[in-house]
Amino acid sequence: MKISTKGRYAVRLMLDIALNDSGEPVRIKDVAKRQDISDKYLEQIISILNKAGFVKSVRGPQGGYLLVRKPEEYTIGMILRLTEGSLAPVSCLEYEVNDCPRQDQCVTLEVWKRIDDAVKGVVDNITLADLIEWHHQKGDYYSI
Amino acid sequence: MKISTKGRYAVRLMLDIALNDSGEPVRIKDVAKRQDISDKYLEQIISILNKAGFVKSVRGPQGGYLLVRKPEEYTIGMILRLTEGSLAPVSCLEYEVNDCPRQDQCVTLEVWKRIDDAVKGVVDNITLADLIEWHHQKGDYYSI
DNA sequence: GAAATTCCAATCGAATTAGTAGGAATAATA
DNA sequence: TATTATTCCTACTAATTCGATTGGAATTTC
Repeated sequence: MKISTKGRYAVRLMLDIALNDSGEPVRIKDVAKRQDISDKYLEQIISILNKAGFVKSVRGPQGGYLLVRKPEEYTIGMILRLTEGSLAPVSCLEYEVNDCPRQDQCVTLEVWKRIDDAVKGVVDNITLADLIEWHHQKGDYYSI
Repeated sequence: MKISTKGRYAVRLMLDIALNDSGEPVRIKDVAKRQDISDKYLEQIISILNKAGFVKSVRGPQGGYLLVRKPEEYTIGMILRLTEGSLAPVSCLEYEVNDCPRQDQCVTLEVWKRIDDAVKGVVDNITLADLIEWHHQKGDYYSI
């Protein structure tokens, strides 16, 4: 039941870009340094976010990445699902159609559904904007 | 974010033993047949449940396994944690002490905590007795 | 003593994870 | 125009985990 580094890094990556948005593109190299993550690995992750239209890229020197939308328009669920794939705890909940031959008798399915709903309830109700706010609260607390 | 077959099979295994409890020990071979799971694999899983004292074994012919406690005393969380290991979505939530050097600045930790709490809220509040009840409800529905 | 069961340990192929490595394409700037 | 800084793309890889399979030893009943 782990969230992979890919998903976790993607969230930190998006948050870092949001926090360091000065209008100029944010370089992956800088994010990697700040977040202490391999820049080559971050490149692969940002490429997913880029292709999905979550960020836009500027190539060449002074290049980098910018968020396409406002932070409040990205939920954690969107970012995790894009990078991790489905967040469902079992594969029979991943698609519209459940073709499991045991599903009529399957009582445990109800358990997995409830877990799924609980997770969704969390990740689909937290946005990047929330993370930014929490970050500032932490910052204020530590600067007193 | 998947629950492995080991954990899922363990729940089905416990439920199957509970449903087929006639006072006589329940054989793994029969569970395997009913649940359509490899009996050799189930052996490994029941061994974990046995060592943890969730079931007791009777060796030899007419042997098998029996639940030690009443179904309402087993939560799904107990079974999953035993067989899967921790259900926490990130490893820094697994132990009492979080030794992550970034934890003071880590805003995403709050997200993982909320996911963790949400999952716990589900699995720690469903017992084997609930699954038995749901099973009978399903059975009644399909027999009308 | 034969048969049915649990118990135990080793092995294994496939998939996944978490990256590394190397360089091509692009664009700003000197 | 040459240099340099960046994104972009593809391939590879080492380690781990997953989901078993295999083979047999120990125990107990009949």
